[in-house]
Amino acid sequence: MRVTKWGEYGILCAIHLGKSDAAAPVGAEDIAKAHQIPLHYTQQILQRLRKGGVIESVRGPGGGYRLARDPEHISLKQILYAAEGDTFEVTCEQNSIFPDCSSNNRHCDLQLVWHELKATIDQFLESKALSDLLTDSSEDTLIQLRSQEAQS
Amino acid sequence: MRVTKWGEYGILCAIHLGKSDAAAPVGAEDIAKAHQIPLHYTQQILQRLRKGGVIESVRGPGGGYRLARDPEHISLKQILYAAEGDTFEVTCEQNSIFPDCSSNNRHCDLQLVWHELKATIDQFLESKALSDLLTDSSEDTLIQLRSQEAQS
DNA sequence: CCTTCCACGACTATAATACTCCCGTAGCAG
DNA sequence: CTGCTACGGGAGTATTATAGTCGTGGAAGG
Repeated sequence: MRVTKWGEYGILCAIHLGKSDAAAPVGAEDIAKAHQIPLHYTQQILQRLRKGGVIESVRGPGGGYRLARDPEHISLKQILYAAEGDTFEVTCEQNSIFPDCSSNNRHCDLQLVWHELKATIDQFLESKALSDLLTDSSEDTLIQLRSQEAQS
Repeated sequence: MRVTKWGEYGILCAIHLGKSDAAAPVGAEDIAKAHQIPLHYTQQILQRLRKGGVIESVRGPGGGYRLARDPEHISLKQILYAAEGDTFEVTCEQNSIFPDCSSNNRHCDLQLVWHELKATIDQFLESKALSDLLTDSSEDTLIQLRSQEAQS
């Protein structure tokens, strides 16, 4: 279980735009160079974000991309949906111990858990706004989380 | 972002063992047939679960697998760790907007978010015991979750 | 000693991800 | 109206992880 580059790059691009002057659009090349992402790949990611309504584009000389709205009103979930297509995919639709799960419309135990997990993930991603990522992160929080992981 | 077959099959196998008589070991073939999983593949999954300490094996005729302990004391997290190797992998270790993130030991903003997400996921998976999956699931809960997803 | 069934590793196929290349088109400047 | 800049978008390739296969060996019981 992991986030793909699409999602990761998508958030990086959004952060970059969030840190830039909102008035002046930023070119794809600038973003690509700053984050070491291949230019053409960056453009594809930016397209996805644009189609997802997270950012908007300005064509012609001096053009580029800017955020569609304030960073406070852009959640990580929206970015990941735009970049990856979804946040968490439930794959259990046809594989189940219970034969009746796939054949007719009843649901199996696994589906319930996966949907609960998806809801948990979505809730977290929705609670995080892009603006939360624009300030420098707290070292302490990270160290604390790391030690929790080490224990388990 | 999704759970792989390793994890899914792993949980299915664990559920199967949990529903069986704890005294008599269950053969790999029985589990494979019941869940429509290829036999050899099932054996691999069961190996992982055994090495992860979730189940134990009995060799020879009449042998098979059984849970290593009560279903109440086996969390989904333990099963997924055994079957998949991890629950959520943070991929951001070397990709960051901040050049100093990878070169020296400072952390970038994305790492913090991913670790928070991982902590959220792990917390959920830890709170779910195998025994929770042995009873028939509540339809209402699932339908409720579904409608939440549809809205967002 | 022979059958059963787990142990283990090497191997192949498929699909998703990650990345590249190329051509088109909107907009601005001279 | 011509030419440059920078987005728009699709086709194609490479790499990797997942998913599934095959074959041999070894422990335990009858």
